[in-house]
Amino acid sequence: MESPDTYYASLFQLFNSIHLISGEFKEAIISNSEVIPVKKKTILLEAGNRSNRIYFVAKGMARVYYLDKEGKETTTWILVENELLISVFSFFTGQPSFEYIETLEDCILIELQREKVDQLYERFMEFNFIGRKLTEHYYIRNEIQANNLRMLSAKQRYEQLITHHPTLINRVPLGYIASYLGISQETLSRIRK
Amino acid sequence: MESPDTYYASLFQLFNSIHLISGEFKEAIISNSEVIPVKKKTILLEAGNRSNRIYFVAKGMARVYYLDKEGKETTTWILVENELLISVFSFFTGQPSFEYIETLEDCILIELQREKVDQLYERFMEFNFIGRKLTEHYYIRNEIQANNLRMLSAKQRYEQLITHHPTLINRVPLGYIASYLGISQETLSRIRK
DNA sequence: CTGATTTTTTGATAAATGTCAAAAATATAT
DNA sequence: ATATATTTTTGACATTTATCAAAAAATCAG
Repeated sequence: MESPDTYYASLFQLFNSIHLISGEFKEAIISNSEVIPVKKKTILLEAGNRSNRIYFVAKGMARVYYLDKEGKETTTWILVENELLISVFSFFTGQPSFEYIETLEDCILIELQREKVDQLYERFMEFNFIGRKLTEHYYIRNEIQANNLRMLSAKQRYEQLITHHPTLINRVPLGYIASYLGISQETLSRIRK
Repeated sequence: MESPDTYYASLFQLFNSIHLISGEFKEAIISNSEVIPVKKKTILLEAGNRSNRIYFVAKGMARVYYLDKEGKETTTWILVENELLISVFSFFTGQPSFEYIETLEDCILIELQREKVDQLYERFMEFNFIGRKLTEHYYIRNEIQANNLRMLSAKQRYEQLITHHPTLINRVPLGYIASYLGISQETLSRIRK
């Protein structure tokens, strides 16, 4: 494991690509967050609990999923390096989560508590801009996903995924990808030929 | 058509339910927006154009849709009274829209230009809070939609819709609802029995 | 390296949904 | 009110996708 600085550098690069950030802001981020290594298959959030943490994936990969009535898992997000990891519903509303968050690989995460995030929003105007843009970014991504589910066949959805996120296929168990695409694992397996 | 005050009252009520707003802010909204009556089936945004307007639906109903390669329409949003009408992708990114916005009934809309919205964000802190919350609200809604598309059968999705938006069914042509739910019109027609 | 576990593939079949074409019902404009 | 246009339903059939069970392949821990 490298120095925490390396991981913060990635986070700051993301922020910086949206809006120039000051040294003071960087300091504040560092002193209000934690770099945590997390083993593969760790559950970071259980359904039923309130999520008051947002994570930046500095290294590794994680997913968000939930269980339907029959107890079958549906994966709704798969996040890799330099992406934000969050249970959108619970973090935004403060209500108990219906989702789980689980690491898929050994990860290095930067963890921010909501309380601290809110303080940073108050102290640094530029952070509101960044926060808004990031929310919009993930919103758009989600909308594209919904549109694909509506409009594309299982095969086309898979093709979309391999063109836009080619690395995922070799890193993520097929069953997770299948449910993310809204298809059964068997069908996905057949599509791949 | 009633006095514009009536329509602004609805908008302010929405804002107020999120964060208390000042008289000064109300004045600023009024002087930076327009109340416009729009006839049914008016195209408010064409694919290819940049969208720099956001609408509040004070009366009536509208939809957002786009055309796939074969020219078939897919409706992605249906908005009614007291909801915001926007081409999320184009408005957020400033890029040309792939979507159309079209009224489904005679409407009264409150129109805000992006430029003015941004000015209001700068002048009124509380508006940032409201803007963020609204973005989060629609984000969550969109995520639920994506989850339903992944996890529920056509029939279940229809049932979800009638429990959560019972009024839509009698106001919207079935074909639009069908594509919103990601099913063919014929299948939806059969489900209804 | 090897046995145990997990993941992926395959086969057979059923169920869900789509497509095309046309008829029926409904809404709309004059 | 009537003709016209639009929307919804129906039928027959094709296609896609799900499901269940089991085999094959890959991965992991000791």
